[in-house]
Amino acid sequence: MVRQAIGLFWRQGFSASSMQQVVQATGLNPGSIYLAFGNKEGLFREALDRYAQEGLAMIRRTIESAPSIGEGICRHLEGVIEEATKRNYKSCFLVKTQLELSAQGNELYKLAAAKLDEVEALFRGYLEKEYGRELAQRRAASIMLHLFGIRVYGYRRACAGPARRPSVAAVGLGSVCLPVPFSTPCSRVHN
Amino acid sequence: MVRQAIGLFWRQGFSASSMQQVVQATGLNPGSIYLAFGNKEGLFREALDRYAQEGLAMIRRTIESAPSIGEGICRHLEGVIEEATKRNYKSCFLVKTQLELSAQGNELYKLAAAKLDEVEALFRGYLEKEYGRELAQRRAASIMLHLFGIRVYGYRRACAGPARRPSVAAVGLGSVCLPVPFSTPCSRVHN
DNA sequence: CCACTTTTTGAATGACTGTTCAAGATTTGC
DNA sequence: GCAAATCTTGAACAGTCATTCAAAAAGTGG
Repeated sequence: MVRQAIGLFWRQGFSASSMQQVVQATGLNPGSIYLAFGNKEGLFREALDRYAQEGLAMIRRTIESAPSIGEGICRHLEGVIEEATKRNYKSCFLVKTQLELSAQGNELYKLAAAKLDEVEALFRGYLEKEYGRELAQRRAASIMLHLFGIRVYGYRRACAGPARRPSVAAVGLGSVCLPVPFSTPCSRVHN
Repeated sequence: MVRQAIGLFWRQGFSASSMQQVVQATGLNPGSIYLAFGNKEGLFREALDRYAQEGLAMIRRTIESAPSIGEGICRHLEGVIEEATKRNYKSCFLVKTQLELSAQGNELYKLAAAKLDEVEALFRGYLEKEYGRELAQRRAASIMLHLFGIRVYGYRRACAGPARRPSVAAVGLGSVCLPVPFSTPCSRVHN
C-alpha cells in the first residue's frame, strides 16, 4: 500500500504522479486513501518516511556487519555504485524529492532534507568512533557528496540506453570516485 | 522571454510550472507562446537548450582564460562551489530536469542527458591535451561526478535556512571535494 | 437476528490544466 | 491611404486534477 506509493512517487516524483495513478497502483479507492493519509502530501510524506527509514536501517546493517567501520562504509558505497549501474536505476527518492520540491519552503522538501541529514549524521556517528569530531564531520560530508554524485551520474548513465552501458565500466566509476574519502580507512579500493 | 521561462522552469521544474505561470512570468499571451514554441514542451526545450549553451560557453571562457587547463578546470569547480553555498541556490537546471523527467523515455530527459554529455565531452577534450585518452576520460567522468555531488549537496545546505549555513564552511566543501581529481594538475587546492 | 458502528465505495465536484482560434490590432506593399 | 497579410489577444474548451461524501457494505455486541 505505502510500498506501491513509494514505487510510483520515486519513479515519477510528486507533481507528475496523479492520485488516479496512485489509486491504480495501490488498488485502493480514493476515499480510503484520503481517510488514511489526509491528502496526497500526507501519503507522499508517509512514503518518503518509510523509504528513509529502510535506507537508514540498511546502512546500519551493512556497516555493523563489517569487520571495521571504514570497511563497512566502503561496502555501502560499493553497493550504491553497483546499484547505480543497473538498468532502470531510479536514483535516490530523497535526492529526487529534494530537487523537485525545493521552491518555496515546501514541507516535503524539508522532510527530505532532514532525512538526508540523518544519513549524514549516521555516517558521522560511526566515523567519530575512529576519528576526531572535526575529521569525522568532514569525512561524512565527503561521503554524502560522493553519494550524491554517484546517484546522479549513475542515473544518467543507466537511463541513456543499453548502447551507453559499456562506457560506464570503461570509465570505472568505482576506481574514480572511491579513492577519495577512504585513502586511509579503506585502502582496498585505492588505485 | 526565454530568459524568464528559464528562471521559472529552473526553479519549479516542468510539471510544477503551469502555463499560466509562464504567461505571468513572461508577460506574453498564451497564443504568442504557442505560436512561437508549439507547446509547453517546446518552450521548455528552448529554455533548456539556451541554459546549456550559456553554461558551456562559460566553462570554455573560464578554462581558456586560465594559465593552464588544470588551473582552468579548478577555477570552474571553485566557482560552482562558491555558487552552491549562496542562499537560494537553484542547483543545475540540467540535473534537475534529468532527475524529474527520467520516467518513460521522456524527450526532455534525453535532451538534458545529451547536454550533460556535452559538458563531459568538453572537459574530456581539454584534458586530452594534457593526458592520454583513457586518463582524460576517467578524469572527466570524475569531474562530472564531483560537480553533481556539489550541486546536490550544496543545494541541500543552501535551502536549509540561515541557521545551517556556518556548517557549510566548517565542513569545508572546497578542501573535501576538490583534491581528488586534481592532485596532479592543480596542486593549489590539494590539502 | 437485530440495531448500531465502522469501513469501503466510486461517482460527483469545482478548480485548474494545456491548448485553441475567431476577432481585433498592427504591419506591410504599393 | 487603402487592402492584404501578419501578428497579437484572451476568453473559451475539453480534459484532468485533488478531493469529497452520501450511500452501500462489512463488522460488532448482545
